[in-house]
Amino acid sequence: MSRSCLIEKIGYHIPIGDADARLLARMEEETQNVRAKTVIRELGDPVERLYVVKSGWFYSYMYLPNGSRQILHVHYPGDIVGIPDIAFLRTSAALAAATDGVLCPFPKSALDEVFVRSPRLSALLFSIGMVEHAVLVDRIRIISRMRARERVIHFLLEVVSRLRVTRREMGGRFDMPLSQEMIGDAIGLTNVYVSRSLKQMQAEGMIVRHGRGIDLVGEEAMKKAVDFEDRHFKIDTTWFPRTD
Amino acid sequence: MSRSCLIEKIGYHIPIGDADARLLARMEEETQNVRAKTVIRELGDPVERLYVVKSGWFYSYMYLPNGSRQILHVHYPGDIVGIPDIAFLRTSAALAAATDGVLCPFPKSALDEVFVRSPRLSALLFSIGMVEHAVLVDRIRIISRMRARERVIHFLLEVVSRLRVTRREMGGRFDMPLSQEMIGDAIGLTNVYVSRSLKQMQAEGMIVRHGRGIDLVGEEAMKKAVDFEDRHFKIDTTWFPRTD
DNA sequence: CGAGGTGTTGAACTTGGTCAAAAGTCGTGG
DNA sequence: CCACGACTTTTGACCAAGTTCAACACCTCG
Repeated sequence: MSRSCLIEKIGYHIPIGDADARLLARMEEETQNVRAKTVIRELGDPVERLYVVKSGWFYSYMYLPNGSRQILHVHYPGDIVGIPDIAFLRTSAALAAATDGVLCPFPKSALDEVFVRSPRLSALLFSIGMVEHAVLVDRIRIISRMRARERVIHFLLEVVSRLRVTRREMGGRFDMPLSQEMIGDAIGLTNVYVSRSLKQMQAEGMIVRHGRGIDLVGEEAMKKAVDFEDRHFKIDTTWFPRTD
Repeated sequence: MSRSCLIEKIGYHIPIGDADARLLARMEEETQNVRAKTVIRELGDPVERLYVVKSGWFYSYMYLPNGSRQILHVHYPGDIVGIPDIAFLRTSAALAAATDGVLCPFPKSALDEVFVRSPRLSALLFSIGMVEHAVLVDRIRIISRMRARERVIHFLLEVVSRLRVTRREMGGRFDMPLSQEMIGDAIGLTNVYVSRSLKQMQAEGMIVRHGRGIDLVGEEAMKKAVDFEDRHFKIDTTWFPRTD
């Protein structure tokens, strides 16, 4: 845990030179301990800082006029939170902690430096943004056109694929700290139907549950059922500018 | 129409120097006339080229295992198509023409040059990507948590706000070349319910229709009904690297 | 003029929402 | 270590929004 998650995550995609490592280290200078359920940033706050997730799960969300909540992203260790906001003056989503965890806030200006100094890191940040884009596209596809059970299946697959970015060798088993209501708010269902879907999946032998833990026993079948594509596994770095 | 849409669109956000103009001009060297309904690019094609829309409406879409179609983006004149694909080796969506139009294909490598030569344009491309991101977020919010009528309202508002990027002075009236089925495929409804929603909106005096044309008579009321935010109007360019 | 795409309308049906209550779980404090 | 309260999950009954299917009207463009 002493090693930087950010460098680990980025190093997963491209080799990082010393100069780049120094730029990235600047993003993890400060740390901030956060307890579960704390709201870190409200919707509409001025965009002054971004965050690197050092540990714990976080999520961005927004409320709708009718009072329902939409969860847009779950953020895992190593994620950079707030990239999409850079283009705007005010945040378009609130940020809260799903579990206890540690954040590293850093000023937006640290990114300016990345853009000026390292075309290579810029390209990678850009690409990471595009991965997020692909994730949203998947989400739309799921919410718009799939049934409740399929949505839940997809959500679970997305979670493990995300966790595997930093924990490469994990199996299908993991701890799910999000409540069913939160899952529902992410995929456009009520907690009631999430519960029913999970129950059904368990009956079908796709998953096994013990308390908080979920084991994706039938991962292959699940992937087939929703035409799942892992967006996090591999991005194309061949077009990146050379370091020189 | 002789003036480049791309430069016009980008110039809307930042002043463009000569060097940048030359980089951008490279993206509009070739042109390709396309008839309505032509499929330009299939899902899964290798990502070799991107496109600038010179005229006409285009859309990206994908099919789901169950046969339904999801339209992800509508592309208007001045848009760059394919930015989210840069991070991947294969396209994640197909591209087709909604109307007759003209595309300017350009090789992915033209972007590499942008990244190396112009931090300022890189930052803008990055920001444009983030605007797309915000648009997707809105879409999710709408599809996931709003009723049919609200979804249609939001879709129409999105269209005019998009058109206004290049046609600043247009009112609420425009030509809708997309069929109701396509609208439905974009916002997760069937053509039947799109029709009913439009009918209802007309009865309520929100819109007036004459054939293909739609006039958003009650635009303010519509915006209020769905908590609409214009994502295209203004992006934050203050953090952009200086030209020097 | 004819054909195929597009829009409209109706009726039956289905999925997931809503409401409500019961059963677990977990953390806290006594 | 237990008891309490708050939250989460499960389950049931009923309801409603939107789908499906089908028929028909309408364009519009060969």
